[in-house]
Amino acid sequence: MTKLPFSFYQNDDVNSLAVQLLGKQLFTNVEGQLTGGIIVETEAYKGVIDKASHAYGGRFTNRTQVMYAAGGLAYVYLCYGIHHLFNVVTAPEGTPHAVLIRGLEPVTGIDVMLQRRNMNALKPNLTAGPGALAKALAIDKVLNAKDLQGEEIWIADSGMSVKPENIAAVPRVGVAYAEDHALLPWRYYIKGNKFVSKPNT
DNA sequence: AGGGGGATTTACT
DNA sequence: GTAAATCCCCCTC
Repeated sequence: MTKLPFSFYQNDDVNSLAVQLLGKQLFTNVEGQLTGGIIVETEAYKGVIDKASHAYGGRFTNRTQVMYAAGGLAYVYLCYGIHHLFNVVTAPEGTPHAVLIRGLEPVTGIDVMLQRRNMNALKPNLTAGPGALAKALAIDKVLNAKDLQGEEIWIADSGMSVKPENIAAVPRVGVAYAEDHALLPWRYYIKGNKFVSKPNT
């Protein structure tokens, strides 16, 4: 199992990259605990042209500056004051594209993840949903801007390939106002996987 | 310097 | 099904 190389993240086609991330494995090694799993749901954020992106319109702030860096970094931020959301920064330097990781199928350190989530048995909601999986992997803002080829958090290629017919591509929710971008399928997930955050049909 | 909003989750009715 | 929790960031005054 090898970590994805720097070059993988330089693709400026963020939709293509969001698809390629399905089936890859995300790991964290914090507090001496190794945890990780298979990425089963992603969502593409097209930087400057995406109204839902923090970098929409070229906004450049303390928080968003990491999105403008060359791909291969983590972008972690706090939502609703409670939940940490983990994104993969992609595209060459200057292009603030990112991929939100929304669902993970647990593989490594499941007992540790259960503890962090205060759960006793493995259920889909352990890591289904961006806030939930971040908590299970102990991802917080400390990991913001970390190199995804580092020792604390990384993404590896397990060699698993997901067939195109097993990948669902659906429009994002609540973007009906976004003109011709409204119907673009920016949310991707592995069909039938229990760790996808929502049916979202 | 202050206030509104957010890529969500959980619990309760 | 609906509502509350909760804090950091960004825009405006």
